[in-house]
Amino acid sequence: MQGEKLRKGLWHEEEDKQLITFVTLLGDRKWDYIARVSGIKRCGKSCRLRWLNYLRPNINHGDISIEEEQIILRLHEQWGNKWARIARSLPGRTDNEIKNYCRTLLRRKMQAREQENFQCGREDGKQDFLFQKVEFDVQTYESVDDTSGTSNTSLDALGFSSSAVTNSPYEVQFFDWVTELSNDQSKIRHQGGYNCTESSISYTARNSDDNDVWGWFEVLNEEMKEDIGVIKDQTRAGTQSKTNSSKVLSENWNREGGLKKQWINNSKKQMEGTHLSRSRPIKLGKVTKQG
DNA sequence: AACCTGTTCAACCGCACACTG
DNA sequence: ACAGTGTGCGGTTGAACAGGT
Repeated sequence: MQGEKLRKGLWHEEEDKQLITFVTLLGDRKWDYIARVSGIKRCGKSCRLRWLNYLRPNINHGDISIEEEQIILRLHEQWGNKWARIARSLPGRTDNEIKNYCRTLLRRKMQAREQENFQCGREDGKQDFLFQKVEFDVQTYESVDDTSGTSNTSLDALGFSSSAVTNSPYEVQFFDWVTELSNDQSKIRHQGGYNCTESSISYTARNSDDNDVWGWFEVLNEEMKEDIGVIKDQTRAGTQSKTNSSKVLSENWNREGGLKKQWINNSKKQMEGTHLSRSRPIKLGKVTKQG
């Protein structure tokens, strides 16, 4: 046996059967010993990993649920990359699985950010303080009652109360719209996150099929741009309150044939019949100024 | 159908720590 | 105290797969 080359790569069914047999007989310790006596041409470390991540009883091989995702995001925020520790809070899940899942989530988040910066970046590469991007974190997740389709999301839950974006009236308006969309549209069962920059606003949600969906619009309306400019100046000067800002903007936002209505209609149309992979979020709608 | 590209996830690797003699 | 061995953990890799062209 000595000097015989150890196998690497994916495990075969036969190897799995062998490993299960010997772990049942000898226990899930002494992995080098198990590897030697079982005849599996793998190192002990590899046997241990295969057992822990795939073969051991009570492993949950199903998709990670919304509830589990919330826990993962919350604990990751709390503990950082302590995958094993996070996994202990989720019975049947492995550190490897959580690590992969989290990395995918974070990468998506980063890509969305890069795309937005590319679309809307200032010349100096910085975002205006009034329209700075809101981090997409677990705080922005709120359960929606599946039977009633209603959401209990609040501004505080979205993290408005403690950040500079509290003063961004477009974001307040956008939030109102999101709430309305969720209440009005039973297809959305989970609030997601949204981002707001100087020239675009995007929103992520999860529909009843557990698919991620998202959409955005670009602020191409000249009136809105002017409003933004005025409010930014007023806010900097400390002469504009959030309430007044919202009032000024709401007329434009809600006006007949306005962007809000266009976007909702567009999104509704495109969301119907959508069955896409969760890992491939789709762009639901893009509204530009009507001619 | 073939190719390309992006994503997922199982597995590997290196390091640190614990245990044992 | 020390060396050898076992185990746990987090970062990284690459095969397999899916979707697009």
